[in-house]
Amino acid sequence: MSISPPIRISFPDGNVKSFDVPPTGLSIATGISPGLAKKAVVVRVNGELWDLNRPIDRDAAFEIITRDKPEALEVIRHDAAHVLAQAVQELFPGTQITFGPSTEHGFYYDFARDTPFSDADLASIEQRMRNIVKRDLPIIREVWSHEAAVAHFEQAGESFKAEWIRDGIAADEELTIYRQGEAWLDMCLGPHLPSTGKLGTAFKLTRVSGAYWRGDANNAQLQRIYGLAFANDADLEAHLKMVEEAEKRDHRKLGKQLDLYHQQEEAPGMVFWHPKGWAIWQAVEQYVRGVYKAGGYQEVRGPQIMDVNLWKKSGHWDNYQDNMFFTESEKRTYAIKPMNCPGHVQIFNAGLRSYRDLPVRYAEFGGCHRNEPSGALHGIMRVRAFTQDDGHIFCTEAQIEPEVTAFHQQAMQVYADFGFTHLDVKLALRPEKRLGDDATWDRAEDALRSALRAAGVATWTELPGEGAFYGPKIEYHLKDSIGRAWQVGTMQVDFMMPERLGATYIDEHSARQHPVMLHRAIVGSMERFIGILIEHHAGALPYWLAPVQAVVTPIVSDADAYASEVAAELSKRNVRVQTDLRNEKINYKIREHSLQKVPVILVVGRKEAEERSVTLRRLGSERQETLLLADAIIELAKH
RNA sequence: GCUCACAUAGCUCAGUCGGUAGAGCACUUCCUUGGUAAGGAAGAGGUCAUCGGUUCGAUUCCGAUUGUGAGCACCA
Repeated sequence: MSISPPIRISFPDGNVKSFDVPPTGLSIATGISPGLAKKAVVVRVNGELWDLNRPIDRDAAFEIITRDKPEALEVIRHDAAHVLAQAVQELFPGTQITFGPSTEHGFYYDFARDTPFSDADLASIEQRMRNIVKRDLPIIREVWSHEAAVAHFEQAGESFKAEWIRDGIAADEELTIYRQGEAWLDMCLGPHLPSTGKLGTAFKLTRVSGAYWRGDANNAQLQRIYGLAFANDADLEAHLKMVEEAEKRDHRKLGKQLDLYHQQEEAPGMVFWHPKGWAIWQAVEQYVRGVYKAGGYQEVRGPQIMDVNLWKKSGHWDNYQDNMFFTESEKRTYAIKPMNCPGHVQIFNAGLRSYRDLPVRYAEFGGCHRNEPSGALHGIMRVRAFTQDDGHIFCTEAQIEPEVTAFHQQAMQVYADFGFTHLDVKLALRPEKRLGDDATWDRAEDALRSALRAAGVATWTELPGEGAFYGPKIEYHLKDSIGRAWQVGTMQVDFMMPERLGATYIDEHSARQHPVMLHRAIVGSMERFIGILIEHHAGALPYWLAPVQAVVTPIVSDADAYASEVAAELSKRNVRVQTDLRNEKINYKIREHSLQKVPVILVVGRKEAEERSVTLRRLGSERQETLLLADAIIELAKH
C-alpha cells in the first residue's frame, strides 16, 4: 500500500491544514465547530460547489457555505425539486421524471404522466414532501457509467432520462447519480444537501401547468409543478406577503378600479380606452413627441393596410404570415400592417436622396396589428392591436455608432423621466432563420456592441439566436409588479430591408447606394408602457401623467358656484381638473378621490369662497394647505 | 397554439347535493349642508358567457365554443 501525500486544505482566512485521509466538508466543519457543521449546506472546493459528504481528494481552496448564503438557497431549492419528484413517484407510480431546477423564488419539476395533476393532488404531494423531509433520508452522490445509467433508466421505464443521457450528455462527461434514501434516485449534477431533513419546512407548492420536453412545442407536453422554497419560514412568509402586495398593483386590476380602459370578448387582445386612460396616453404621447423633435426626427404617417406583395418583398410574409391579419378587396389581398418600417421606406423612396440628406429620421405613432397566439395575450401588456413610438433612421454605415449612442442616451433619459431607474440592457444576436450573409451580421452585431461601449454601457446580456430576421437588436427590459420582465425599447441595425425594398441614396461619387436602416423605439408599445407605468406607480401616477390632476369640491352647496369657477380657471391653464358637486360629506369625497389616486384635492367652503382661496390636499398626505386662488393656479399650472 | 383552472348584478364576491338566484359597494329617489378616507332611508338592477346534450325540469350535471387566468411555446 503506497502512502499518498497529505491533502492540503486552504481556508478563506489564509490558514492551511493538512489531512492524511481525504476529509469531507462535513468533517472539516465539525472539526471547526458543531454549530458550523449544523449550519453548513455545501462547501466550495476550488470554486466548485460540492456536497458536504463528498471526500475532498485533492489540495483545495476551501470554503463552507452556510444556510444563509445565496448559493445555499439554490441548493435548498434544487433539493426541494428532488423531494417533490420523489413524493410524486411515491404517490403516482408510473409517472416519469425529467428535469427539476431551482428558480428565482423556488423550484419546479417536469413530469410525464397521462392524467393531469389536480389541485387536490398538489396538496397531497406537498404532504408527502413533508413526510420525506421528516424521514430525513440520506442523499448520496455516485458516479455511474453512461451505459449503466441508460440501462437503469430504461429498465425503470424512465425514457426521458434515458434519452437525455444519450443525446444531451457528452460521452466523456462525468455522470452523477444522487440517491435519496434506499429506493429513489435521480441523475443530477448536484450538489445536494446531505439529507432530506435539511430541507426544512419553508416550502410550498403553488401551481401545476404545462411545459414542453426540452422547451420545444413540437415535443411531448409535460406537467410542471411549481413550488416556492426558502431557507426559513419567515422568508417564505415575507415572500408571500410581497406577492400579495404586488398583485394589488396589477394593471388589469387598477385599470378597472381607476376606470382607465376595458377589454371585451368581441375584441380579444385589443383595448377600449376610457377617457381617463386616454388622458394618460395623451400625456405620454405629447412627451414622446417632444423627444422625437429633440432627436431630429420628422413625424410621418403611413397607411394601415398595404398590398401583401410589399410584405412578401420585405420578408415579413415569409416569416410571420401566421401572425398577420389580412383583408381583401377587388381581388387584391392586403395585409394590415404588423410593422411600420415598410411604410417608412416608401416615404424615403418617394424622393431622390443624397448622401448629404443622411441621416434621415422618420418617426410615427404607428398603429400595428399582430395576430398573437391566444395564450400570449396579457392585459394591455401583450395585445393584438398596439401603437409603437416607432422610428427609422436611414444612414450610412459610418453613422450607425453615433446614431445608436445618441439613441441610447435619449432612451435612458426617457426612462428616468417616467420614474424608472433600473432596467436591463440586452443584445439579441443572429437567429437561425435570417436574411443576409454572416459577414453582414458580424458587422451589424459589432456596430451595436461598439455603440453600447461608446454610450458608456458597462454590462449587457447577449442573447444568441434572439435577433430579428433582418438584424440584431439592443433591447431594453423593465419588470412588472410581479417580477415578469417586458421589453420596452429597442434599437435594431438592418442591412437587409433597404435593399429588399429598393431604398437608395446618391453617394459623393454619384453612385446609388443602399442606406443602413435603424429601427428604434423607446417606450415600445404605448399599451405595454402604460401598463408598466400603472404598475410601477401602483396607479398613483406622477402629477404630469395623472389622468385627473385635481378635483375641486365644495363643503356646502353654497360654495358650488365658486368651486366651478376655480375648476374653470385651472382648466384654462391646461390642468386636467374636475369638480365634485355631489351632495355628499367631505369625508366621503376625500376618500373616493384618494382611492382614485387624484394627486390634488381642492376643498372650498364658505370661508374659501369669501377669501377667494382654496384648501389643498395632496395624495398621500393629510396635510392641508390654504392658498390664495391666484397662487394655487400658478402652483398647479406648473407641469 | 398547448396543459390545467375559471366565467353569477356596473364592481367585488356568496349560493343552488337539479325546482330560473343573494350580499356589500356603485346607481336612482328622498332626508341630510356636513371642514379632510364611507351620514340615513327607500328603490331599481341578473336569459347565472354562448350553443347543444341528459332530464318532467339545467344557472347547477355532460360536451363543444368563446373569453379570461397561470405556466409553456411564440413575441418582426
